[in-house]
Amino acid sequence: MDILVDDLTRRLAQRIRLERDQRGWSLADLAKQADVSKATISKIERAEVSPTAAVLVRLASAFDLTFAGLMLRVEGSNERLARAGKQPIWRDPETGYLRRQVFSSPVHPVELVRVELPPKQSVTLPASSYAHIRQLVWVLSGSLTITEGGARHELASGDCLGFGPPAETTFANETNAACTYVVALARS
Amino acid sequence: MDILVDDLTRRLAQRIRLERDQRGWSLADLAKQADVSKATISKIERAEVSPTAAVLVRLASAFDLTFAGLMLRVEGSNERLARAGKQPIWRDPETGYLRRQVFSSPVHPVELVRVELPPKQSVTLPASSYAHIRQLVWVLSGSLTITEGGARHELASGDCLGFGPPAETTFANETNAACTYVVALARS
DNA sequence: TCCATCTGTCCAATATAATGGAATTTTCCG
DNA sequence: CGGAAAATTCCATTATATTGGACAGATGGA
Repeated sequence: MDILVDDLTRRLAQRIRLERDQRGWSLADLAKQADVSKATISKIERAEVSPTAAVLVRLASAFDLTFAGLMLRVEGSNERLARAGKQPIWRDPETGYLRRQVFSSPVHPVELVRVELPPKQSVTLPASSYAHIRQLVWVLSGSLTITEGGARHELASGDCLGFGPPAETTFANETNAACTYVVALARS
Repeated sequence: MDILVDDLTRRLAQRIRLERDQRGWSLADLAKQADVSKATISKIERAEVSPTAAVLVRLASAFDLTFAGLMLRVEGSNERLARAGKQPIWRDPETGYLRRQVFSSPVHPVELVRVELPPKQSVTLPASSYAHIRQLVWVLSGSLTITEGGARHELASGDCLGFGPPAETTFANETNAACTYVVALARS
């Protein structure tokens, strides 16, 4: 049994179903939005196939998400208690950007992420990553510059910013010390 | 021509090739690491196929990435800013319980609160406090015992618990050191 | 220069994904 | 409770992904 693939297939099934239900869409509704057949979506939601990237990007687009945004939601957990030692960590080798998925669950609307951004580094996320979510960013240490759409914000340690409607957003650490911040978001 | 899919296929091709080259791997090397055939990887890198999720998760794993992490590389946020110095703080004189309202806004559904619970102290909130909200609790330091309805949870530093339906909840610090935790909540 | 090895692409076969429409199940309303 | 409508699943077919091994070209060392 290939646990890596089976786990992914199951999580994808749950997430596609959850996103569809949250929008009050039928299979036919989503099929039309995504230009993918009802039968395919039904098989995906019942974990009967491993869909191609072409199908997934269309589904993500229908949900107003990027492919990466969809997969970030897929890779959360159903458990209510997320132990520190089991929280997924991802590091970008190029920038040193370190991201800890503190809590994410398809059955809970709140999500928490802890990020460490090294000196002089930045990350940019497209507006589509923010569709149907509302987000806060709280700086634990260091300084963070957030450019959201046209608005620029300088956040010092302890400051917290609430985001508005979806817009392309850049997080930049323009100082010589690492910046640590928390992202709290709610899915609508 | 489906631009969304074509663009994704081309970006995937470039990224898989780049990640492989950066590691100095041949097609055979990556095929072995990922348990995917050389021919498949060759076709992916030449944008000749749209790979399945099963294949992509194996490739991501071979590169020591999550699927979402891989896709992030393939692809590229009212007073809305709450300054640390202006965040309301409330201390209970009897228990020493210290609560900082990091972020709260009528026009933003997410709320963040930082709590410091002294040793051997506890707070109990009725179920009605949780109506129409969904909440997470993330322990920054110390240990926290949460009794939610009939369920009891022991949280160590770094652990995070997602709450279920409204129930009377007790937060208790049964240790001899202060406990600091963050509450993230979303209003529905 | 030649040969062995490595690397990437091609090929035919197999496995699986995706589909349109039919069939079945579920839901809702009178 | 029954029937209509909506939603989901099934089916047979087509399209495409994946594969092991063959093949062609590149590379490096004797």
